Amino acid sequence: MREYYSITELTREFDISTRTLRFYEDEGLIEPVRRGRTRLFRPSDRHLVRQILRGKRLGFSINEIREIIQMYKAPPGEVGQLKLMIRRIEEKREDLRQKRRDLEETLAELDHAEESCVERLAELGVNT
Amino acid sequence: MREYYSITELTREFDISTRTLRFYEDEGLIEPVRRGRTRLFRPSDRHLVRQILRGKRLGFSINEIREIIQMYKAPPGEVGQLKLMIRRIEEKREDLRQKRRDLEETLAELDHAEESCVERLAELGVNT
DNA sequence: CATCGCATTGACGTTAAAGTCAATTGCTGA
DNA sequence: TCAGCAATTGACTTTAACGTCAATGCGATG
Repeated sequence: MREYYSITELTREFDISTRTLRFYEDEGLIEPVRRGRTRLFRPSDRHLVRQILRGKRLGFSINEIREIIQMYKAPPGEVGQLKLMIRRIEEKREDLRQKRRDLEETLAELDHAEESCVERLAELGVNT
Repeated sequence: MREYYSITELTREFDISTRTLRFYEDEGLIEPVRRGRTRLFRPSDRHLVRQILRGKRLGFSINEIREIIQMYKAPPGEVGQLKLMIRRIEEKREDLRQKRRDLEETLAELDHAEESCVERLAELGVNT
């Protein structure tokens, strides 16, 4: 495991711009260390970027992604906070289960659409 | 099955604004008929709204949703168009399969996070 | 030492997806 | 007939998530 990644390494690996990484830093999603003014990204930052992009693909906003990332971190020490956290996690999971239903329905409809196309193609293939 | 729905009926059912429905109409996603100037939404429009919102929950843009809706419609008549359509459908399905992987990973991590919280809570519950 | 090229910073611009607001319009019931 | 209320229209505004650009730093290299 490498110790540090440069900003351009990450932009290439994930196909995002430096602006995007700076934006995520401003938003407090990642916290690269500095050598002088230059950002050095640790493996943990790289992993966070992975998680951010995964969240984006699922249609989560930056704020939602921030919340989710909080959940991955060490659990809070206080009982009230713990209970709150558990409730929030459960909410997000329900959110994800809804997305899963949406996803399966969409996939099923696309399956059906493709079948129709293939059938139509077979008809044409036979007739011409 | 009702013949028509008013705009406010749909805004209430789906918890969206009239502005949103007008926007979807401008974007060519739905095509309510008119009685005078008043929009009348048919069951097919209502179903389209369902599909639009499902797409939104999955993080698709309006343009992507427009493409997906096209796929649900009757297959084109021409062979080249049919093959193109099949290819596009396959692309969207791959897109959705990626989302599914992302989703399962996220769910797994949230499961783990919740477990950590529950464990920590058990510790505190025992110790105090 | 000068310059080359990657990095940073700050400011302003852009795009998608609506929100908001004001000025009508048109039906409906008293 | 008229007041009231839902709908429409057009214009302008907003927000998130970056893009773009110009000015500047700075470390290595010839």
